[in-house]
Amino acid sequence: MDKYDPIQIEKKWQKKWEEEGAFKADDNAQKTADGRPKAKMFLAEMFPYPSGAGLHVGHVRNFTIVDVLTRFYRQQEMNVLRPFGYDTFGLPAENYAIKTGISPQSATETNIKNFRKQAKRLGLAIDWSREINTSSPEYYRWTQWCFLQLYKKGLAYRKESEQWWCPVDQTVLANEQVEGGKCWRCGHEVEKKKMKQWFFKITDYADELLDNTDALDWPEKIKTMQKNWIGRSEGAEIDFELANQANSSKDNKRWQSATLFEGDTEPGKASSSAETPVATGVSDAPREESSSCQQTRHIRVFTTRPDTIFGATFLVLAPEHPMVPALTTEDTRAEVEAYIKATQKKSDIERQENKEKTGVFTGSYAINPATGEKMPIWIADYVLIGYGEGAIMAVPAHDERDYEFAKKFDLSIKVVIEKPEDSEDDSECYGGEGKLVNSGHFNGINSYDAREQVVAWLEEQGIGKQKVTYKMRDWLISRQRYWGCPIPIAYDKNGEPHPIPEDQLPVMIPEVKDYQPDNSGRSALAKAKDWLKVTIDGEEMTRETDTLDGYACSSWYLWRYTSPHDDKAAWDEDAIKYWAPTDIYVGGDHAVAHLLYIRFWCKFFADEGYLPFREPVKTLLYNGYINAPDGRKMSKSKGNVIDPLDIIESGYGADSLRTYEMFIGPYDQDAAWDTKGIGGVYRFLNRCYQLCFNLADDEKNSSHNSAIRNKAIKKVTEDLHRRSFNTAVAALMEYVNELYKSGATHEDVTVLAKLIGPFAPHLSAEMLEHLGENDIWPTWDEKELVEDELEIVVQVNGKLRAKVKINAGDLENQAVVEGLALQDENVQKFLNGEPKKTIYVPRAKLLNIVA
RNA sequence: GCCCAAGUGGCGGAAUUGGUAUACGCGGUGGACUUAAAAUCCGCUUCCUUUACCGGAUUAUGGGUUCGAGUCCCAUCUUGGGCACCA
Repeated sequence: MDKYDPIQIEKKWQKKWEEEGAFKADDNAQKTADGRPKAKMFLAEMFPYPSGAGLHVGHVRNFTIVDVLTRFYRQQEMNVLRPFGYDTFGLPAENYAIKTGISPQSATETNIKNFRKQAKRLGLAIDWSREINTSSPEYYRWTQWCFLQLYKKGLAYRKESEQWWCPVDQTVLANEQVEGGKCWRCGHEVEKKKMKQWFFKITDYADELLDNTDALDWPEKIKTMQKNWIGRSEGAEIDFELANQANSSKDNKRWQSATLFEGDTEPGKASSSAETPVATGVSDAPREESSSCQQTRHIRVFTTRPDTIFGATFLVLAPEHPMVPALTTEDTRAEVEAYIKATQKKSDIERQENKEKTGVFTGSYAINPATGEKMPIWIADYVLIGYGEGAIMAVPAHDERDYEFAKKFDLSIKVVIEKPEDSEDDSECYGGEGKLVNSGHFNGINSYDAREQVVAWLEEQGIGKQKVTYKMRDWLISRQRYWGCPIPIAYDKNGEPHPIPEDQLPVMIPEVKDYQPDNSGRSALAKAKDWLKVTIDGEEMTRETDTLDGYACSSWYLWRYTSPHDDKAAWDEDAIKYWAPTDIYVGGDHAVAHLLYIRFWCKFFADEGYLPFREPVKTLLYNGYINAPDGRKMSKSKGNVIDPLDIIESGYGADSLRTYEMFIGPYDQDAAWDTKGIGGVYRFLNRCYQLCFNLADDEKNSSHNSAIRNKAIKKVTEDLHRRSFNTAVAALMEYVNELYKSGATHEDVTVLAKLIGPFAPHLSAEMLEHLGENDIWPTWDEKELVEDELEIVVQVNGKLRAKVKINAGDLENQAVVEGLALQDENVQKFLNGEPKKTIYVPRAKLLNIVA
């Protein structure tokens, strides 16, 4: 056998691993060969959606990163849990079913088989006894159990409101699934639709999610995105009293009962109620109609700049604000009504694109509590109904948007913050900090300090208080689709929801013939007439036909991995304690949605006593994409997709593919595929093979390569620890090149075989078998790294002019080094006389002579 | 518009603490082996000058700090990503 044949070698070892049931994680901590207790390590990739197209090169990169680390830790004798699973609910399977009539259950099964086969063909060190699948009843039974726990605590609730609706996918979407006004799946522009929907109250955890973010060992990019998404703003809510108005009360009554904006009356709801703790205040939970607006003579606003209250010259309400009808006077009614209608027609995309300020005057006034001045009340679409109170106090002198608005409609502008003299900001509108002016007894106070003092004054007057507001909304989890986890709820005759008792779980997905959702906004589950009926406590009820957002199913799967076949609990108490939280989680997607949801569920189940930790993932690695050779994204329509199985079967083998994808560049950067590049990696592995089977020379003594061997061990080990996979491969290539020059001993090749194990596990196993050695990770000896003779770089005025050789023992002896350097002809030529000073850095093996 | 990251040969990229810039691979090129090709092996390959040595220039651009800067500081340009009327 003198030719490297990866296909045969890989087949052999994959069969062996399959038969042995290799890579099983042990729920009890084991001891190493030399008696130390094994440390546990729990790694996972973001489990894939098994599409009909099979694995693509992006999966391979993602899985290989986890596999390299898995094998590295295994070789270091750690107890490693590296499971695998499939995120199988979702629209593609359902759309496929609508088109072909093949059930999602059966299509999913086919796809899983294919994915499993392909993953095994990559030689992944997976504990296959822990495979999970979110659409299997054994799994979704516990997803439903999780839902019920949230429901019991009031964190799963139902509310009617305007929601994002994708007309193509015929379902509602969570805010996290709307990207730039478009559906994350099909890219179609989303619409607003008013529906009664289920939500998870993630906003209850807004503060903790935000406050814990900084401490995570996650990429800064992801942490920033999450913080921006939560979007906490600290400020104040302030009530502005209405000025007396000669409104006809008859008209007001008629307007109040008008139904321009049915249902979605968020601003009124956004203030506190019994159900919603004041501290979070952003929940979309149903609650009593607030007393602050409709019955009283106040308008409540939210501001982050209470210090500028003396500069507030007008109020602006969102057109959808429930008080607008009451505020509108006879003369302005036609205009206001027209403006509201125009706003309703505009899509959110249009509202975002056109930032030219528009608005109309309602005809009413409020009183500025600080100045006593009358403030006109306007409506404008630059004020958003869904944030804060849906109303603002406009301070045109110190807010860019208010300034634009005031300029356009000729409203008064009053400066109350003095721009510092050194400020480079020369625009008329100043948004920065400074001393207060024109602000009564607050004059002279720095604006930053004034925030607190003004709030204290407002509180004294009983017209305002400190307030924290968030951009994050509650998580909409209803989906009007068939292929999802049924929500375990049923409705009685009065339409009141009741939880399905836990002993009746799982609520199975019924089989249907027609998967098409109906036009009424109900999923195909509504067509399973028998399934719809359920009896709870002797009462006949009708099942919920919405299914759960797929993200709910993936919010707890990491914990399921610790006891995947448990039929008594979602996860076993002892197993979770031993394995979780996940040490290293690797993915390249879902920066806010999934990665925020798992943190939310973790905190909730920790509060319920089911988890002994509050963050689910210690270290997150976020890998980059692999693009087509032309640098564009791979896609079927562009015809530039590289199929990893083609690469493997064309003769390169899985080891070459794996190693190439680790060598292509830093794991967290995007990279462009280069089919030629994999040839270079194949040549490298072939050279490893040749060294082992044809070139190794046992006659030579093993010490002559000691320095390069120890250097290679050190470099590869340290690079793997800092996840610099590409340079680890480069170091292995260098090592092989050196062994080709110097000749390799049994020990040299053994070390090589062990070090390539994480990248090219099949070849590694083949070589180690031939050598008769185990795969335990080698260690290096610092003493062996020191060479007898050292080369010192000599610079004159910072420019390289010579290199001198010294004995290793003289490294710290500056006089010797200097003496040798000054004898050098080239150094003398550039020195031209006596040196002014010399700088010697033994660590860098560098001498700089300043002339 | 705001925030963040990055810019190094023909290409992917390396340089871990401020210390030999261009490791490793691709591509190119010369040679060995071969009837020939492939495969394999051995050289060369940042640019300019040079047969060669020597030398000069160079990490997007312009400044600065330092004995010494790809790395630190300031400004500018370009690319990528995120947010985008969030009061």
